[in-house]
Amino acid sequence: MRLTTKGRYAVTAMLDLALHAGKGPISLADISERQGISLSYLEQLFAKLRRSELVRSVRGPGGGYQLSRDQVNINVAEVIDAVNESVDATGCHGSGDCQSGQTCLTHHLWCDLSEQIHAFLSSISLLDLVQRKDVQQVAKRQDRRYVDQLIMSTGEKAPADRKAAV
Amino acid sequence: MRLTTKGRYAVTAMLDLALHAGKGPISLADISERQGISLSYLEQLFAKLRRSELVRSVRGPGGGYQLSRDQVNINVAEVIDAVNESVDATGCHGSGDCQSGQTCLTHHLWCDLSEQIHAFLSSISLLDLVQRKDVQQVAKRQDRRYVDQLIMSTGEKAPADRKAAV
DNA sequence: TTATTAGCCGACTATTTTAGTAGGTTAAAT
DNA sequence: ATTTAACCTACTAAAATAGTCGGCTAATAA
Repeated sequence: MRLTTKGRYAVTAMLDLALHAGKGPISLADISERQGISLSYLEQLFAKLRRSELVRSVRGPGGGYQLSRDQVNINVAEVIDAVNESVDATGCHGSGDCQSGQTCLTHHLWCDLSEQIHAFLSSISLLDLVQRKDVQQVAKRQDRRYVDQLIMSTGEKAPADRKAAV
Repeated sequence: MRLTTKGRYAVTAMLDLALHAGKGPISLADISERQGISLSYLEQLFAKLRRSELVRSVRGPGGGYQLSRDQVNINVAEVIDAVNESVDATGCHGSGDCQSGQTCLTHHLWCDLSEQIHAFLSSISLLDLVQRKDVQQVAKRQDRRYVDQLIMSTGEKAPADRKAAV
């Protein structure tokens, strides 16, 4: 099993979508900016999230991504799974042929662990995360930073846009 | 976080030691044979297990490794930790500086997950594993195979050794 | 209608980790 | 004196990670 930046990025990006839901499609450029994830890498991840039908895309200007289901119906385990990071801790992917066709000494232990992790992660929905205090605080900080950055970059050319940007 | 063959091998080897405790030191060659793990690789893993004081070594003929503590006082989390496979699921190793010095959106989620996994794995001792039915069955099968193999290889040269081998 | 936006797609790449191998040295027992 | 088996260092093939780069397409807005 492995849980690396790939899975963490995927969950973080999905949570960003959830936090900014109801404001129309969110562009990957925005997520990249807010979460500090490379745009090209996000594209790869969202290709997989789209194939797993966790998000819907809108092309063209003003386009971006939206959650394809209600926040309460998307859990963390699904998201990690979608980007090919299995939560499975066995070496035989649960088949039990770990040692030349038969189960190894610790097979059942890893099965139990996998079950444990899966149960935990699938019990947490995006809505659960959105409602957490610590998540809301970080989100607030990120949004402030994002708006500031926007004013900095566009403000000099067109100061009148400041209100529109916020 | 990652859990690959390295950590699985370490736990399997430690469990092999536990299962054959009380029969003097167990050589890595025996473990290699029974568990199907390369001898050189086992040497590397046991160097780390020894540094973490989970095993004691005896050099020379008849030598090998023994658990340095009681089976009930060694848990799975320690073993995995000893071979440098952290059970930590955060990207910042718990420090919280995941996104340019500040916590990322999902930091606390990964902290919770890490805690969950650690609690699970550290609640399981080698003794717990030794007492499991499924472990005992696999161990029995492996020991039979091991003895058979021994008879095959030494039996042709000195058939009288058969009883001694068992 | 043309420029821009932003998703879509495939190929390429540097770095790191995994899972070993190879070759030798040292300590203890027969 | 020889064998056993731990101990140690260095090397390596393959895979995965974490990206980058360049170009294409659909939709919108000037």
